[in-house]
Amino acid sequence: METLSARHIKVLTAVVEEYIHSGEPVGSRTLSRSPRFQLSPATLRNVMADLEDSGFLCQPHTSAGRIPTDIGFRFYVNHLPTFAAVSSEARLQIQERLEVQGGRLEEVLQDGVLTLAQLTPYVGVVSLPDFRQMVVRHIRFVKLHERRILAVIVSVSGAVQNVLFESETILSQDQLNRFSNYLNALLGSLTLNGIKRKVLQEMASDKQGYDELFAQVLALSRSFFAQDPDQQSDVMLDGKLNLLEHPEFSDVDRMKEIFKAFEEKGSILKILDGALDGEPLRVIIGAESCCREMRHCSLVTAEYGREGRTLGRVGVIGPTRMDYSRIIPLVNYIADAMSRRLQR
Amino acid sequence: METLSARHIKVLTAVVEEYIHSGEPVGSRTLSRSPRFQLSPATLRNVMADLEDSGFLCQPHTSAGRIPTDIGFRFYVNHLPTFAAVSSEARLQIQERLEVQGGRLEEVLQDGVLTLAQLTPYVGVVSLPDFRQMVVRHIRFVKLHERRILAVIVSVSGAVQNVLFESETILSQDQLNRFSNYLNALLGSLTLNGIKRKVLQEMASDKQGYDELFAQVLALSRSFFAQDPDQQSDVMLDGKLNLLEHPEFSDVDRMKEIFKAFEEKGSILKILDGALDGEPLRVIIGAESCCREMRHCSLVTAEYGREGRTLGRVGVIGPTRMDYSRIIPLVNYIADAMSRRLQR
DNA sequence: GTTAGCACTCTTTGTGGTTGAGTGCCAGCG
DNA sequence: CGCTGGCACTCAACCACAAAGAGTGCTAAC
Repeated sequence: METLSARHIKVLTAVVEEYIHSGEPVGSRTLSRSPRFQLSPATLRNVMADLEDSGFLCQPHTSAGRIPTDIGFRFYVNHLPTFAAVSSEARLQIQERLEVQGGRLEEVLQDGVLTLAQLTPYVGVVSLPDFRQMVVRHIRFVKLHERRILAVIVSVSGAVQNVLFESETILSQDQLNRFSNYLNALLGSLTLNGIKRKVLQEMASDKQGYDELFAQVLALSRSFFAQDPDQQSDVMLDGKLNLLEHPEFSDVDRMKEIFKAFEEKGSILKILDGALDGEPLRVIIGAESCCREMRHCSLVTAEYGREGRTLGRVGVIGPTRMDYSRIIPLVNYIADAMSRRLQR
Repeated sequence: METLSARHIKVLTAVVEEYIHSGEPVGSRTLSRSPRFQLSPATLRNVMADLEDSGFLCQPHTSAGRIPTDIGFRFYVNHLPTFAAVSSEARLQIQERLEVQGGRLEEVLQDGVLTLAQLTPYVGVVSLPDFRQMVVRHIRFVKLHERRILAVIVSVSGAVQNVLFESETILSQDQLNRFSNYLNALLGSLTLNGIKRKVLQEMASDKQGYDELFAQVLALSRSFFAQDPDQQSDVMLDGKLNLLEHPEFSDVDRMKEIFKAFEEKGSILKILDGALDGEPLRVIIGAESCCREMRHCSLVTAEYGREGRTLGRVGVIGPTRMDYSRIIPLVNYIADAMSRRLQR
């Protein structure tokens, strides 16, 4: 709304920090005891009343202190004065767990959420990249039975995907091997979708004079891509139990809601990748997620990727009363560590 | 303990059933109102006092009704008079979801727990077979990078497993293809462990006169098996949220415990496969699981398998106050349906 | 062996009073 | 004009106490 005076900002910040710290509604008296204010409770009350009118604070009931609204938290986060540096213990643990050699993509992601779940009292979350968007390093076909074929796709970042499909004709494993070799030779840092596009183009151009092999590879690829994978991207969560420690979730119904959102991961995924418009760091506070079940939660997420290419987002889910000044740098740091490890 | 009179059994059964139904401690008055008894509350009180002395019932506090102990439930289950037939709606849903064609092992298991979670107010659970015990249909090696190799193992039941390992020497994809072919030709309904044993035997016998190929295959296999998969068997759960609906879990601490057990699936797995001595159906009540976190839960599980070979167990986890007479036939039925589907 | 009656126990529910934290508002002060 | 102290008011939380209700064990009588 209207711009806030320096004093209003100072009071709002103090209320938010105190609330993050204590979890209790904060009153004018508590605030005035703090050394950062030389003001009487009465004065602070006036300021707080203003902040309530503007929508930054609210009262659970008439005779209680104030707690920040989502808008209050939003203002606080946007004007965060200082970020806490990532603690040295955290650094150490991240180093041990994340800065090791290699590993498949899934392992890296798993380590990421695990670390977050251990270093914070919140839930670690990461979105798995849509494997159709991943740059393919290898494709290999394995004959299972008759026309039933298993495609094994390995991405440059080390993700392995199995896709079952049926070919139009019966092919021998030897033929499949040759097809695999052919396709792999063709692969020049293309995504699966890129390959699909290329295959479709080639087929559309329909120029004669294909060699036999090429025609067959095209046919097989078509069957493969026809089987449009319902197997879309996914999210991994860890540390759900952490949430149970927070007083705001001792209410069973509230908890139930959130765990419901966790169980059907679709909504989480939508929030995570919702506007993948390249913000490296994003903070979503309470109702901003537009997901009813998550209206009491905040998300802090950062992009991770490989060679400048964004693969997904990693971060934490916690109560809106989250220690943003510590979490934001931490999430950034871990996203970086993951990206660095994926570089290899 | 001492044998129970017919009347004692009848009263115990009535208490258990009433408690399963209402969730409240049941008193002598409630019982005497039931048409199955023509007895006064006082008489029933005497009988119930006996049952408490023998350990089948207990009182939450002095002036409350009785609730069955684990022992009481155990007796009830062992002497279950009648099983409820699987309802026709349930049959229908199982048919739709489970009696479809094919699918990979993982899909069948997923469908199984999903169905259980939907048909019961409890948690569906299934143990994934140890893939080293599964009969292998295919092995294929994919060269990833230098000595880094991906083994893709397909079992007869349709499970696909990827295992990463490093070979001792650098091999080309062509060589790997030949090795794959060689091994697959050798495979006559052997489990992975069986293959391992065979390979080790061959190497031990160390007879000269191998052809080159065979020697190389052996070397590769050894590297493969050396990487002993930490990737042991696992469990799948579905419908955890169902538990939250039961009054016995409205206590946050109790819930926390159970969800902790769910998160680290190891303990569940231990209970499930704990004594895989071929009981087709098993009921584990409360503390019988010997798992602290699960002491307020019961498990009803049945074996599923393929061609007479047990692959794992499927069933439900719920409060000890579980509707055994309905659940036991249902679990049996679903285990059967899964086994039948896996037969293909 | 069964039952009715009775005294007893213990949880649950409700009521009323007290306390304490916090508020809004107002008048006075620098 | 901004700040402060004072005051009346509100409301949740706590406690004590009473009453109700459910259920028991025991005993005496049928």
